Amino acid sequence: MIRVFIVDDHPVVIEGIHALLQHEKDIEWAGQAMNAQSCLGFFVNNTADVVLMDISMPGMEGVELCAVMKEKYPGVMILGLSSFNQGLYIKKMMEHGASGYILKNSSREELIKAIHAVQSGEIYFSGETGQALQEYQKSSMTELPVLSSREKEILGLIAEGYTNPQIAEKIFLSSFTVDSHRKNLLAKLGVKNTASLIRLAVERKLI
Amino acid sequence: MIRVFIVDDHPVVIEGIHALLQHEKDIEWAGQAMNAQSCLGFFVNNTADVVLMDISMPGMEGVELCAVMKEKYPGVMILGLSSFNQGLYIKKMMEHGASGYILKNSSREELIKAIHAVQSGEIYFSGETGQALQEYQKSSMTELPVLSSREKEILGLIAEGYTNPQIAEKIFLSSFTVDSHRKNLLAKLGVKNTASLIRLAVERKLI
DNA sequence: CCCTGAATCACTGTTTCAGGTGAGTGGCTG
DNA sequence: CAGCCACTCACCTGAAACAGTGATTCAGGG
Repeated sequence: MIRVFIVDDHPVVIEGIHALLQHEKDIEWAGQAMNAQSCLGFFVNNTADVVLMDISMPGMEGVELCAVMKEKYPGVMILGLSSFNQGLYIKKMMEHGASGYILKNSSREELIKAIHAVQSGEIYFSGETGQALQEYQKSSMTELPVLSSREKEILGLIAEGYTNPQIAEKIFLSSFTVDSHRKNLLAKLGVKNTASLIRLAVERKLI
Repeated sequence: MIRVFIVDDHPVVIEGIHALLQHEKDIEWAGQAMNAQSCLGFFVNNTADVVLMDISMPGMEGVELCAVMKEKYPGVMILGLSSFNQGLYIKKMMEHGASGYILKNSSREELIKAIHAVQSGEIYFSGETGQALQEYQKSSMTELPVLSSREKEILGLIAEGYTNPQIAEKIFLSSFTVDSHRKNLLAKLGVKNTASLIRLAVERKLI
C-alpha cells in the first residue's frame, strides 16, 4: 500500500488526482496541502511514501519545499508535478532531491506508473519531460563567461540600438575602444555578429 | 440551470472542476473534451451555456478554438482557464470573443461566480488576471505591426545569426531580396539596426 | 477592373561591423 | 617583482548592414 500525499495550490488538481487515484487498490490517500507550510505541518505527526508536488507554486515554493522535505524526511519520495515542460524547473527539482517529474496532463496510467516507480526508488520521467530536460541541458549547460562591468555596460548600449561612435560619445571613449569591447563580447560569448549577440543577451537575461 | 462544458487536455483539471461543480444546484455538467476536435464534435449535436476552455493547450489550440466557437455559436459564452497569468494569452482570448478568464488556482467560489457572470453576459476577470492584463497592455500598448510570413521567416534567420547572403542561399532568394525584407522589418518595427531589431523580436516573442 | 500589398530583384552609395594585430596603462596577486 | 587582466587606443581590410530609389509579378478585395 503506497501512501500518497499531494501538495498543490490548485484545488482542481488536488480534486482531479484524488479522483484518478481513489479506486487504486494499492494506493492510499494520505492527505493534501495547498502550500508548503501545511505540508510540513502534516509531516510532523504523519508520513507518506510518495509526495506529488507542484513545482510552480507561487514564489518558487515548490523547489524549496522539495529541498526541506528531502532533508527532514529522506525516505519520502517526491514526484514533481507541473503543467509545463520547463527544463529549468525540472533541473532544480532534481538537484534538490526529487525522484521524478511528470506533467499534469499525463494519463491516469502514467501517473500510477510514476508513483510506483518512485516509491521503489527509481527515477521516473514522463517522455516529454525527459526530452525537455535534455534540451535544457544542451542549451544552457555551457556556463556563461564572466563579462567585465565595462563589457556589460557596452552590451546594454548596443542592445539599446547605439552604434560604436554613438556609444563612444556617450561614455567618453574612443570608438576604437568601444569596438574592442564589442569584439571581446563576441569572442567571449562565442557568437559571430550583433544579431546573435543580442539574442543571447536577451534570452539569457544579461541585459 | 447553466449547462457547463469543459475543454482541457489535463484529465486532472477536468476531474477537479467536475468535482467542484457537481453539487451546484443550478449548474449542469454538459460534457467535456480533451481537444479542439472533440469539442467541436460535441457542439454539432449538443450545446452548452458556458464553456470553460484551457488556453494553453498544445499548439495554441485554445485561442483558435475560441475563435471558431464564437463564430459558429456566438451565444455560447467562453471562459478562459489557465494555470498562468499570461497577459498575452488573455489578450488574444478576449480578441477572439472570450467573456472572461480565470486562473486554475481560483477557489470554488470564484469559479462559480465567474460562470454566473459570463452566463449573464458580463465580462469576468479574476483579480490577478485583470492586473496582468493591465500590465501587459501598459508594456506593449503600441500595437505590433503585422509581419508577413516571409518577414517572420527572415527575422528568425537573422536572429539565428545568419547574414543576408547566407539567408539568401538558404532559402533560394537573391541577397537583394533578403535585404529588402530586412529593411522592411526595420521600417515596420520602427528600429534603426539589427541590435534593436533582435532585442524587440526576442522581448516581444516574435521569434 | 483597378488598387493594394506581398514578394521578388537590381544598383549605388555610405556607414558600421568584424577580424586581425599591436601596444600602453594601471591594478591586483602569487 | 612578474604576470595577468581589464581597460584603453590605433590602424587596416573586407564584409555586411543601412539608406534610397525603382521595377516587376502576382494574388485578393472593393
